[in-house]
Amino acid sequence: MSDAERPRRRRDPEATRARIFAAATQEFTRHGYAGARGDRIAVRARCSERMVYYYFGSKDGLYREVLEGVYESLRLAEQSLDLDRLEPRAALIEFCRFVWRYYLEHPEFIGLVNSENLQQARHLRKSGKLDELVTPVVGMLEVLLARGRAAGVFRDGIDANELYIAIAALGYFYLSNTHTLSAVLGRDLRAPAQLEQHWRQSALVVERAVCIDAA
Amino acid sequence: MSDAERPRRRRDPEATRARIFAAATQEFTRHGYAGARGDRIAVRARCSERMVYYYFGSKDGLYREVLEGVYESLRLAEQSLDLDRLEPRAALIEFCRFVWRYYLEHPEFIGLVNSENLQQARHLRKSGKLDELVTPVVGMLEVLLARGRAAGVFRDGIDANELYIAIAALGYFYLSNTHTLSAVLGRDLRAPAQLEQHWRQSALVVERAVCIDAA
Amino acid sequence: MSDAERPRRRRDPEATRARIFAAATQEFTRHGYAGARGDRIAVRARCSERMVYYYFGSKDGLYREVLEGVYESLRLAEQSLDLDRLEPRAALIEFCRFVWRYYLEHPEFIGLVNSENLQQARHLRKSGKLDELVTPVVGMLEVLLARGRAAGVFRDGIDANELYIAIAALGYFYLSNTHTLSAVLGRDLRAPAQLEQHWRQSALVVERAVCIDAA
Amino acid sequence: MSDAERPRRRRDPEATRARIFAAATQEFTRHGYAGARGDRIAVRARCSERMVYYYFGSKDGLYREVLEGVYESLRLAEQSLDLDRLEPRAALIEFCRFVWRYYLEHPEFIGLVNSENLQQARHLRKSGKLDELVTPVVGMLEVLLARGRAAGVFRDGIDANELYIAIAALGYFYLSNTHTLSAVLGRDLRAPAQLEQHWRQSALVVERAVCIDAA
DNA sequence: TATGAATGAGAATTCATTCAT
DNA sequence: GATGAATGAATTCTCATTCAT
Repeated sequence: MSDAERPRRRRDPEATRARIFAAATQEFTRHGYAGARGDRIAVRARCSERMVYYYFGSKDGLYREVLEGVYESLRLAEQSLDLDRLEPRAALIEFCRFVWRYYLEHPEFIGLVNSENLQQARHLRKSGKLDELVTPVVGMLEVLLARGRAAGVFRDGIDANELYIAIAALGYFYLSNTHTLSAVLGRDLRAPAQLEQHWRQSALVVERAVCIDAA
Repeated sequence: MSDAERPRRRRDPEATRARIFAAATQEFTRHGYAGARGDRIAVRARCSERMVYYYFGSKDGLYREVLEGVYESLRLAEQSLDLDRLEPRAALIEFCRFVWRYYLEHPEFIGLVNSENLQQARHLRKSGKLDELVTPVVGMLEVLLARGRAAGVFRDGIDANELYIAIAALGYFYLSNTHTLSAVLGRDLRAPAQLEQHWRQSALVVERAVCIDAA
Repeated sequence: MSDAERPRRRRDPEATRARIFAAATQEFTRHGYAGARGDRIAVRARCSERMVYYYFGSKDGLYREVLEGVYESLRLAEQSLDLDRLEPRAALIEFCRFVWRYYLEHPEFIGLVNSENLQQARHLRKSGKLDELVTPVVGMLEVLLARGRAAGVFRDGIDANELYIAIAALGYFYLSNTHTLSAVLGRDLRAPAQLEQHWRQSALVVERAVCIDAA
Repeated sequence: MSDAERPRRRRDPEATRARIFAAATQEFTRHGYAGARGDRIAVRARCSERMVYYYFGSKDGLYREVLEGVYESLRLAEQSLDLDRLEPRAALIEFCRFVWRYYLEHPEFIGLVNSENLQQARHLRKSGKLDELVTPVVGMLEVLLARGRAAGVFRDGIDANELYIAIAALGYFYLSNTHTLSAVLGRDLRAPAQLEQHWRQSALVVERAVCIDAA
């Protein structure tokens, strides 16, 4: 039964908690840690500000849970990736598409990671779940690179970490900096045509970086 | 005589203003707009908090000036770029190096642009100087791309905007997200060797994307 | 049980709000809008300054409520006036007495209206309750004037608005300007004998203005 | 030579002082003592805020001078009144007209007196010039009343102080409370027709109060 | 489970005023 | 005579959080 279908019970702690969590995610995404306001979260969660503290203890605690949440979601999504069923080049493109799509569809990830970096990853480092958050994709990429190399399609000497960073960078930077870039470049980077173009170009850049004979 | 050496006069408005400006740049870089504190700025500028308002009117006004400042500095640096004296491939690499170095040496640029994007470029859009900030480098890249194409070194169909975004992305993302990436990847991305490696890899990615026969 | 006798409960929001309201009324009466101080209000209301904002949002909001309050109180008092049961001349005098007494016993009305006029009725005009505040007494006076005319006691051609203004003026001016008048005239206008004399003279002035054969 | 004709000298202390004085008068009129702002005075006087202190020492000092100024001006105007040349009834009307006109043409008097009463005449009482400010008009009215009584035109038992207060009240209240009255009565009391009507009615009220056979 | 009341510490900003030239 | 620089003490208002029920 989806959230929408479930009859709204008068007292439904789980639902309240979830609403607060969702509201907080939005709030932290849009305003960062310091700019986030408890009252706005409460309003959006249709509850009293008091409840926020009841369920999450403190702004810090709430932020940490939200932050861990977005990383967990990413990891979950990453785990569902199955690159092995595709031949190397296709798998590489598939991976790029996955990253791009994920960022595009999860502005809360971008917002929170931005906020976190503004604070030198203060909260992330304090998180007890740090080790659970270490991304599995680098491992996947290593396997993929080996496969591609063996098949004679991928170049030698490509570092999985670096490749991951490059792929992430091309998508993340574009989406995270849309606002300033749009202002500075004088065009609307969120226009569908622009998004499409960027995705294509990025994929091409990665392909050329990795594959021996790319278009 | 440098700022530090100059005997501190009691009344030196320019110096006071400059100290406040510098302190504010640091503060906004580290904490973003919402997280920045007026008293910290005053302490670092060795003046009373009151002076901040005397010279800049408001937190908003100060932030805007600082923001405009970092864009102006970037533009100034960009204008000193002279790609025409180099042959295309070298010029391309030179451009990459410039971007990378600039970001590396100007954490305040990264911090402020991050902060600004967290707020949907709220302040940037309000800035009267927006048009002065439009970057000249896309134009430079266009010229360079034409040159390279004519010389048979660069591929066809490379968009200058996209190329600029790609180059910026590879540097900016790495540096802006060092903190979270270090945590998630489990290595210290600020280590000199890592920085060096990333710079090399990025340059290679760009070269392969642009040049017909890249290593 | 009166307010003073009631055991002071720790949590009694209505009482807290009422104390703040009363304290604010006093403060605005004595110092006007600009001169009023939040901390003094808090002290007098025996609560923290914070509570003022908790209940009224802002100095402006508090002032507006207080202002609306004094007009509401006046209107309430006015509505309890029953001039119809008296013959015209007596009713006229009764009305004069009512106005005089009201002003005399409600320095907060005088103070706030003064403050408001100093600010060109800035707040009053912004009040959403403006139409509720339109005074009913002009209507009462119209009825009374018609009755008196019909009875052959009152003169023709007396405008109810003007009559109201005259009656109000004679009382308001005296009380609102006691301080400067006392200084300028060199006598204490608040002395009971002076108050009594003024009331008598004012009533006489009004009677002579309205009645065909006045003493 | 008028202010406008006089060539604006670079250094003209008298002129500067006068500009500040005029600006302050306006500022205190519109905002009262507490609401007045030094910077606004400086802007209007086309000088630096510093000059205000140079010439007048403090906000208090400036206010006191301005306050004394408006009383002095009134006294000066009052002294130019010559009621003796007119027959009693005409002189009475002339006096009423004078008061009404003065208030109408000198909003700064009304504003400052209002402000002063809001503060319980704090500054007026401190003024060393208080005795110089005692109004001469009560004396004039006494003479006039005697004349009128002797001529059989005026009633017996009219107190000069009370008469003065009544005349002042009818004009002052109307003008000082225009803003709130306009709001509460739902008409624009500053409209020329309204002003004219009020002046006529007021004069009539006074005439009826004083003269044995009034219209 | 839920909530309204209450709060202290601190944030931004303002204001009258003085310092140094 | 004139001025820009500087300031301390308020003043309004906000924020995260706890109390009492």
